[in-house]
Amino acid sequence: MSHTLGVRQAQKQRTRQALLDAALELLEEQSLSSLGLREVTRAVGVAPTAFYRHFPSTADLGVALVEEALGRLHPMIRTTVTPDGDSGERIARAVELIEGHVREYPSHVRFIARERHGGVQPVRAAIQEQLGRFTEEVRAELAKDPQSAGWHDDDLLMLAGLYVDQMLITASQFLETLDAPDGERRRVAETATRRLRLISVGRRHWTAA
Amino acid sequence: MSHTLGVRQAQKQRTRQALLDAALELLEEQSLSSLGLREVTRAVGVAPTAFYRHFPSTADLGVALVEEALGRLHPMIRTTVTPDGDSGERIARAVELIEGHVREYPSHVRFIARERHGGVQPVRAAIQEQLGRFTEEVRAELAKDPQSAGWHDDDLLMLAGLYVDQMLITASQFLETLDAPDGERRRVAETATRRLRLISVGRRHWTAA
DNA sequence: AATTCCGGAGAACAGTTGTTAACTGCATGG
DNA sequence: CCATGCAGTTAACAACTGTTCTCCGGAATT
Repeated sequence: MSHTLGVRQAQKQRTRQALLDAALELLEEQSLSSLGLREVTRAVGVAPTAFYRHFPSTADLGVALVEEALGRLHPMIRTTVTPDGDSGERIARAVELIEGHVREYPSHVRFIARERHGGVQPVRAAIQEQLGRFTEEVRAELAKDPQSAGWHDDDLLMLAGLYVDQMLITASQFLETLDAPDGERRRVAETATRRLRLISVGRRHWTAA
Repeated sequence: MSHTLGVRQAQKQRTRQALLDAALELLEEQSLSSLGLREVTRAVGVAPTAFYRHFPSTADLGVALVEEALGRLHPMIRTTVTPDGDSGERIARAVELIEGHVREYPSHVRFIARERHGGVQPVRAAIQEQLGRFTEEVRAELAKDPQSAGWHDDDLLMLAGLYVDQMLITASQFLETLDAPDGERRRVAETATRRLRLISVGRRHWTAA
């Protein structure tokens, strides 16, 4: 079934990935709406017109980047919220996982944070869609937790959204500490942990009115 | 004391404001990092070179917009968190206030949400600074509340940050419902209310360990 | 009343942008 | 082995960008 794709398509996907990588790097210091197609091809070392063989416009390049940054993140999210261990352990695990992800894929995180409210509508929509899926998956995971007994589905969705937003905020705060002294990073981790803890307390004492 | 400034400076501030207004409108469909100086002057009906009489670059224009959007918002924030009435009333009041502000200054809200993580560093810094001031002011207000007895200052700051971030999230969600059916807007208000309520519950049962 | 100041206009610059068309060379499928 | 397909190239286009320098007219100052 895994049809090893020919020399031709392989090379195509290679330059496509090179375009994505170059764009992601250029986007560290600007927004997608100011990213020029020539700028990207120049960085890759390819003719401007070659761009069109892969993307109709830079907006579509952006949508592809959303897939790359968030598409394969769903399993990780799922296992993070899964009800293993006590509340404190789960929170610590989640914060560490976020910190690790930011350290490993900083430009992905930056791109998502930047373009979530950015100037390119299709990209905003793609991000919203992915985040919506995250929220739904978190809700489903929360529903499994015995702690959620008696909770309305609306409230579970509310809580899931709160978690997802908090995840993004934390990630973007870690991002800002990437080339800062270690103490800053510790402080962000500490504050994020306490935020989650407070939400956790609220959750425990929530009355499903 | 109110020295009515001469015809000259009055006219200058007029075109300056016109530049700000035009920029804000153009920024509804793009990011600051792609906003051209000529684009702005063209919209105002003024020569490109006139721009330099007011701002060294579009980045500085952006910083000025941050002041305009957030600078005069501090009193409002302060009174929102002030401990009057019971928790439910305060939450309802806050959500209504956010909704009203978004309806009145949608482009301000959009600009802040967009450029908070945008591609122009000085603007990001200006926004961060204003939000930091908000957080500190909220912390100070929370400290007055008898409910905060025994709270560490760190925890109060954590809670204040949580409120400020939640405020921004809610504002940006209202923004997306601006030209949507009324039901959507009601749903956003409802979810925001419940989020705040959950935080409120967490706050009430917080143990200042 | 004479002089300085200064917001804005005008023209020109080198460099950039997205998009088009027609091409070349090579992997692919018959 | 030959014909087709197609990723990438080359050249050219009109339009646009930020920035400089020189100038103008009228308010502000003396």
